[in-house]
Amino acid sequence: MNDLFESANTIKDELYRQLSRIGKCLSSDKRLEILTLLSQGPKTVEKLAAITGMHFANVSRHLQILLEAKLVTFTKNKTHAIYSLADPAVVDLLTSLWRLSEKQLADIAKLKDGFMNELDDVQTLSMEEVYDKINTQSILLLDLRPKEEFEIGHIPGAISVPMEELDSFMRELQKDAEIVAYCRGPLCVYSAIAAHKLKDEGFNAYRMDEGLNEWQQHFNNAKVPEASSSDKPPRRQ
Amino acid sequence: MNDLFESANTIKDELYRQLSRIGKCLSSDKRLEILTLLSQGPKTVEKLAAITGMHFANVSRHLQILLEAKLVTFTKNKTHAIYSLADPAVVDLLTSLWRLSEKQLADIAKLKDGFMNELDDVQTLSMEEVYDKINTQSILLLDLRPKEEFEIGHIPGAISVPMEELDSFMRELQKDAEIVAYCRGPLCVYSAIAAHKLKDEGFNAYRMDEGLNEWQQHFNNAKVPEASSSDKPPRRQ
DNA sequence: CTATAATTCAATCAATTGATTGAATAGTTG
DNA sequence: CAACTATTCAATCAATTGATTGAATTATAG
Repeated sequence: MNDLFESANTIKDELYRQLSRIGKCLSSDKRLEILTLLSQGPKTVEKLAAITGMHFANVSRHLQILLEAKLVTFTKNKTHAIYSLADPAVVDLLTSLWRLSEKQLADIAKLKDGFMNELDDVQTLSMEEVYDKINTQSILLLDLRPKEEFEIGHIPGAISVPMEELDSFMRELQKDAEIVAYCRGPLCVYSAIAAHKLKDEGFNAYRMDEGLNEWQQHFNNAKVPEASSSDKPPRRQ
Repeated sequence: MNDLFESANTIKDELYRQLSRIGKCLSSDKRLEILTLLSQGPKTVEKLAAITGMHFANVSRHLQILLEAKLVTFTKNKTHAIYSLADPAVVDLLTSLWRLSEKQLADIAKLKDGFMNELDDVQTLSMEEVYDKINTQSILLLDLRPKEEFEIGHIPGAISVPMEELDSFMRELQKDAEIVAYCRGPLCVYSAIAAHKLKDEGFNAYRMDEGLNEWQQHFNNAKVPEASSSDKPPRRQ
């Protein structure tokens, strides 16, 4: 009968080793960034390298590690490998990790507060506040991510204004528009920069910290009305 | 204006570094085990060392790492340091990690199936099935964890039968009892061993893979009726 | 077929992490 | 106070991981 307990212990140890296979993937800041980028849509190695600023071969190596742990998959298109997250549960894990880190690590608040203080006129709205504004007012909800990511999925009612197009977009915008900008989520501060620029140009602008993933998890795919001033009907995810 | 984008990138990189502080904690199987044990209640270093089989000083070192990342806290009682999880969100992260690992890593299913095949008469019930049995039948729900863990919290209606007391408990048990046994959760296979022993002795016994944490997350602290054959009123968590 | 592009693989070195041993520290008891 | 207990810290070595460079592989186009 002691055999059974020894077996139980061996199994338990091995189960924890399996758990740490995925745990190890989360130990690298670079891999966390790659996973987050892939949570916004499939991407080539080249694209990931460009966004993260990492060497090509290093990105590839991190991806092989994520592949081995079954966190990502890829398809081939000509000479390109297109990587994606292997399962939506990866997003759940990433947001759980973010939630805990944000709660426990004071350094994170310091970092974000410090940056926001540099842009001292920028106001952040919660998801509920944004949802209310969509319901009760005429606002422009700007998705600042690259178009390919917008097309994969976006908050209903949002319009796509990739960051590098913001300047030209502003030039054609009516001054009385009320604007909320969002980007990839809490680890991306582009929404703050955009809101700051818009306010500098006299617009009534806010930012939302969260991105599409957080929105979906929060509203659990509940039906959300479309922003009333949308020019073209946004394609539903 | 390029300064802002450089700042944004610097902030982004630093935010990912912060995220990886907690990510790094998850890269060790031993630390995952420690965190899971602490999710069942506060413990001394000594106790953790005894359960995990690790050297004393090694446990202490892992705990210092978890302390630095704010995943655990401790209080002093005489010469003893009692460690606890710093926040319930740690449990959320652990279960999210488990869910993903279980889904993605075939080796886990192989491990558990292999062990269950050794105990080929053991039947596993889902949490819903257990909940139904509690509602509709007279069952004994056995919590196999140490008493201290049971007292911190347990599934309503469960009675405490620590693993090492199972043999004596069986001797005083009516043969017609219907029994469901649970332990610390999916990474602990003691429930299978207990159900196997009970069935060997002629009892009508099942196991539940999940533990208290999973039960609470699943039923979201919904009110669950007490098992009708409970001898003493279980203390509510 | 050759040249090119995108990616992976292998080798190497640097950096980090895990485990152990023994010393140091803090608290308690007789 | 001395002796003991529980834990942490420091030093050391082994193991693992991260980053870089360059070679190898795969797919495509002319």
